Amino acid sequence: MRIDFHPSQPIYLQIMDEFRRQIATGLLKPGDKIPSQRDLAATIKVNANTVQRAYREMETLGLVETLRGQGTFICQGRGIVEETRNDMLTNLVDDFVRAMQALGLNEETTLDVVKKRFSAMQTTEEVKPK
Amino acid sequence: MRIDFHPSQPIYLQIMDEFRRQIATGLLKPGDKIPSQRDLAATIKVNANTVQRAYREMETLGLVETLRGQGTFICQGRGIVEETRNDMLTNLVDDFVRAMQALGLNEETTLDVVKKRFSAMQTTEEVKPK
Amino acid sequence: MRIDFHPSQPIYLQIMDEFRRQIATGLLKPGDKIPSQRDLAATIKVNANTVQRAYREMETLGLVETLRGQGTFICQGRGIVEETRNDMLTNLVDDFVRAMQALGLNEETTLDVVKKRFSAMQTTEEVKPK
Amino acid sequence: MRIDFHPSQPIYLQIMDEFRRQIATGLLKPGDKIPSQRDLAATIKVNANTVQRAYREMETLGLVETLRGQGTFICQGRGIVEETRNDMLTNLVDDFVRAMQALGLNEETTLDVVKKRFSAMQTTEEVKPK
DNA sequence: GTGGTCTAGACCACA
DNA sequence: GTGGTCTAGACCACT
Repeated sequence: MRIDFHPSQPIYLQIMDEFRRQIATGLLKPGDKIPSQRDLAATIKVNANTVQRAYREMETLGLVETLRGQGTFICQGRGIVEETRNDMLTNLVDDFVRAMQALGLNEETTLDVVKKRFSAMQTTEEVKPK
Repeated sequence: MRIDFHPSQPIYLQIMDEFRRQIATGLLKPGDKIPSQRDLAATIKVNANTVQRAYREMETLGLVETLRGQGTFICQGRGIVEETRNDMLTNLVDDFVRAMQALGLNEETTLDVVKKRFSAMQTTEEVKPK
Repeated sequence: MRIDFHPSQPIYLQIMDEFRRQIATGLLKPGDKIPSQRDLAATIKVNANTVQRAYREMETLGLVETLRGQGTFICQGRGIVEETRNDMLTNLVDDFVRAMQALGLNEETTLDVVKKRFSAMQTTEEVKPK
Repeated sequence: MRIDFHPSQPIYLQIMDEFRRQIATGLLKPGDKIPSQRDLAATIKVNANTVQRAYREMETLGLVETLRGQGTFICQGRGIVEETRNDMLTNLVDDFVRAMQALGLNEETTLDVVKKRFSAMQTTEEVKPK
């Protein structure tokens, strides 16, 4: 997990997003144990409290379940994976389409620029400035 | 202008974005006068200092120009419109494509969901979730 | 507000409960501003982070609303007061009745002991040990 | 015995409470043998250490007696049953009445809601929320 | 001055 | 070893 320490987005949200992504893509399955708060804190070089906050919020969201003294686990609820995936997708696409429309782009031109970007980013993979 | 007071995005940035959008789409043209800080603060129910900060930053960016006693105006610089537009576009599309790839979507499926969203949002205009 | 530092119940939950009680009894009304996190922390001699956690959780519960730089306010939703009151009541009475039944008491005897306790506690008001 | 793994109340206390309840209601009588630590741990799917702690604390309280190689037994002391029963009752009723008063309910209304809950719960027995 | 985030470190309860 | 709570204090963003 890579953390951006120039926090346009708070660290604990970045952690949550990373887990949501892994759940959405099937890297993490219901029932899986996720790293202990301390382990994760150590490996991504972040304070343990920051990790705890991320875990706590994921628990209130019903994404994970915490068992005292045993660890934290992805919730068993059947639809978790699809739900998370759809949630993320809908939000992202929604925001994007809204923004494009606000800029006055219609469907056709939007699809165009997306295509161009896709081609452009295949070569330029690991750039990611800022 | 609608302001979201649950600031995932700071208010002064929301204000700036709104002007950038209006510039990019041609609603505001170089030379146009924008509302006085007090007026705007009053109409969108926001602290005058917040508006002032937005205007100040836009001035630093060279987007607007403030003339003592006369008001604030969109700068005359030739490329302002296109530049702003391209800036916004590139950022948006970039972020979007990156996010889609992180979720494991390829170009084809991405274009697909975008198309679907476009259709879906034509009817549901005024949805404005959080 | 009195805080019990022998924490059978965590401090942040005690704080939440106190606010819920004040909302339920009408001492706090929708729209009311509650003390700033720092003020409250100072007056009840507790760390500011502890207060913040209580406020944050109350926000996710929809009890209060936090406006950046302005303060924290009781939510406007109409039913908040009744809802909170009913929530607390139902939980308390529920747990109590269940416990009484588990101990083998029927309705009559339960009502009896409650009556006795009420009489007994009128005189002994502010005792509240541990 | 049903165990709640979302530990508002520690498991070992839940175990103790269950035994206290059974003693108070006469399901367990002085001299009765209670399950071996291993058996209980296995049947309620809990770590053996947790059961051990519960038994240890009950021994400290003088509720049970452990005989090396023979098992654990309810103590013979005369008043054990009544004492335990009264302890639990007083605590429960005390807390309840205090909470009701804190919510602004007087004796009459309190008795009322208790009556209602009793009627309501006769039908809905196996409700076991959180 | 208000809330938001983060760190460092302590101590506890639990399994 | 695991999570839970709390403290002290720092710095930032916003109004």
